[in-house]
Amino acid sequence: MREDSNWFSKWEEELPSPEELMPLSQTLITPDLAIAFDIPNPSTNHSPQLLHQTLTPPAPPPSNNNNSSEFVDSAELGGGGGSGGDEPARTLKRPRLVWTPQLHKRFVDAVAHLGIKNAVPKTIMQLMSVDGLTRENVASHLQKYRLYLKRMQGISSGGGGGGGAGGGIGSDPATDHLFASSPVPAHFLHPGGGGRPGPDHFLPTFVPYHHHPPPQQPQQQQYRQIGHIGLQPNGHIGLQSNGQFEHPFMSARPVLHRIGGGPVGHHNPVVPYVEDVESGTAANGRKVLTLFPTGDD
DNA sequence: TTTGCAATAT
DNA sequence: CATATTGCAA
Repeated sequence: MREDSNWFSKWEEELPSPEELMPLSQTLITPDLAIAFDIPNPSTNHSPQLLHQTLTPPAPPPSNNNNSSEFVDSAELGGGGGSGGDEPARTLKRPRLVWTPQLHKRFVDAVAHLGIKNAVPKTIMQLMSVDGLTRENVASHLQKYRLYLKRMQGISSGGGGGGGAGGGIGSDPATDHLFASSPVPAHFLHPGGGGRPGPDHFLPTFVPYHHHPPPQQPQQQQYRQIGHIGLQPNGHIGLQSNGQFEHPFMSARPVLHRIGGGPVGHHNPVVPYVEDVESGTAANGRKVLTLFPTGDD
């Protein structure tokens, strides 16, 4: 009498296989956070199954001991009155997230699997399993993404992405670039659609390793952090997916986009076009956190 | 509470 | 310019 059992069965069938989700678990680490880790002891403890780490939100000013003088960022942020100069309260500013095509791909994938209906920032964020990603990050991007879709729906009825959108109508030089690189799965068109709420693709909640009924527990977020963070002496943050991918080259390399930095005596000679350089450094000296997935696609 | 979106700031 | 942030409305 209930279609519940119906869609339920299908749900499992349509469920993205672990492999499908595997690539969907990336670990984005915020630089401060990574540094804060100070490289955990890769000794005892090697549970490839569930690695639980109590999130460590506060990122204390790391002793940036890198070659040459790196900006010393420490006390700042308006002062606030000098009340007790304690640690950087929770007003730490995160680096700007650089949405790389791959990261965006993940974003689109998540949205595609969630369905426009359930594609809300929180869910997307959880489904992406990208450590460091915040709801605001996704929300902000989601906003832009929606605008992009809207723009395309209005002009191109189906063309849209198609991959190389390079000259399609509706591709505003401002919005495409990133979005146009992503093969919009289906027509993320209006949900209403045919008059009956038909779940596009379901995926009530994140999908753990074991297929289980929707643990609709109001449990707060707590599933994240899967992977190993390694800090390279180079100042680069190497991130190893706890999964099966382990390529020294494919380590996610998040770069910080430091804002409010201080004395930035930076001088970046404009990077030519390499895949491995202090990318992102704008002429201003802003650092960015770039995500690099484990070579997907 | 979260979400969506315009405006705004950097 | 790309994001982040904010303010306000469901």
